Amino acid sequence: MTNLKSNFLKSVTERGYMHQCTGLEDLDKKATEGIVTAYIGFDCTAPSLHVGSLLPIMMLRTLQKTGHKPIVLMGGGTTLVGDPSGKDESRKLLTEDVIQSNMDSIQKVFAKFLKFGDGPTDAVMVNNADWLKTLNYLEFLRDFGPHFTINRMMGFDSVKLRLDREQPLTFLEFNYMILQAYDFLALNRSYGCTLQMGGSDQWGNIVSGVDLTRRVDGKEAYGLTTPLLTTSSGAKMGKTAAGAVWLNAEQLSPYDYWQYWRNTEDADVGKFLRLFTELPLAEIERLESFEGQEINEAKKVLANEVTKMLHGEDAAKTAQETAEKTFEQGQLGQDLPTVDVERAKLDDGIAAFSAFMLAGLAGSGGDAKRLIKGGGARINDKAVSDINHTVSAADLNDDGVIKMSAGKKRHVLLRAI
RNA sequence: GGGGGGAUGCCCGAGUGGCUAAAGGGGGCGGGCUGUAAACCCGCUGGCUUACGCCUACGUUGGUUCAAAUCCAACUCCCCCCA
Repeated sequence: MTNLKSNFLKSVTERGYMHQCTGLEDLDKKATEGIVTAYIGFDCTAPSLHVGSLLPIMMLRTLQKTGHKPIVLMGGGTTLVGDPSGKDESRKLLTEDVIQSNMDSIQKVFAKFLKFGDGPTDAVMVNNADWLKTLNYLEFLRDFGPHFTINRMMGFDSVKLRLDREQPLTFLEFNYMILQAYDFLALNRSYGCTLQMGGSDQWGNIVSGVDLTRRVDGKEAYGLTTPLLTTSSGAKMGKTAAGAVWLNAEQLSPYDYWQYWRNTEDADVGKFLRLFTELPLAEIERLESFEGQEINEAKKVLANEVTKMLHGEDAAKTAQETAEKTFEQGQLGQDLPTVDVERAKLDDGIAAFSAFMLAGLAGSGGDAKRLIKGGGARINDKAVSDINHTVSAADLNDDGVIKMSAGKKRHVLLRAI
């Protein structure tokens, strides 16, 4: 590799954010000479981003910390169209109301990672609906249509994947990349934005924007992508017992978030420390050199650092204490998910299988019974083998809760009210 | 516009009249091993029921039949080829 000079690109490569980059040397020079303004676009398809977006967010954070200006682009307009990249079938179209409410809910997360404001390197948040919704179709076609050839577009992975799988790709989706390319041009014009970053699945879209900006305005523009993150055993990142790993606390509690990172595979600890924490590289090397059981200490550091950044120091500490009590000392952790139950119901007694449903540890009666039959159900750490075992007020401990466990990792506290 | 093919459980995919809540795989869940890891091994995997059983399910709607995911008709959506 070339010797990079700019702090930004040095960090990006050292930490493992770099997958592909256009015009690396030029970009490096630019980043050494002055402030680079860069953007990443985020979909508004769900009310919260999930860990998959954490990598791009960390890139923006790195960008800002190394003296440059990040733009967070909310895809209020492009989400109306739907990005076909990496999807083997089209998604249901979302209504504007849903997109708007998703966007409102997503925005909060960014303030935790970036400093927003009016200063030269302060972050800015924009919504592409602001310029996409007012586009005039004929004008747009005349101005930009000539710069895209179907021949080329057919070659992009997002398009090829669909065609190869004989899945329909609608004209609507086909236009997504053109709109995203136009975003880049628009941001270049209004903010002097010269760099678009994103996940590796965005490469085609990003390159299109780079080309468009060069062709139409003759301006230099660059693209940089992050690697697609999978765990060492090949699974996609972002799943836990509780479902997707959301960044919003309403969707996933800080405790579950902490647990997600604590359960990182051994082989990924170093990689994740580099990508998702800001610990010095030397410290990371020390942590990842731990072997056997020791590496669990490194995983705790990882979980603490990552949780701290998103949910704050206190939340991280509480999560760690709860986890240690629960898993290392076999006690109750106060931060375990809690479900309220009416006192009167408890006094009457609740059949074990329905108690597990109440606690949210089983999705149906059959599910609960399977759990009990399979030997994975425990109440106050005692195995339950009888479906009709009764849970009652007598099971409440001194703190007024009953600990329900499904398997080794899923624990819920039933609290009498 | 013409011709051909297809739609099955969370996903992929077998099944072409009863033995089918539906093979197999993936995923998920539980157990074992261990370190709250990976890999590996075992079990479970529609709902309601202690259970006998009942209900819902093979694109939609109707029909044939004692009996349909399987046969027929219409409809919807999709794919491919020709124009």
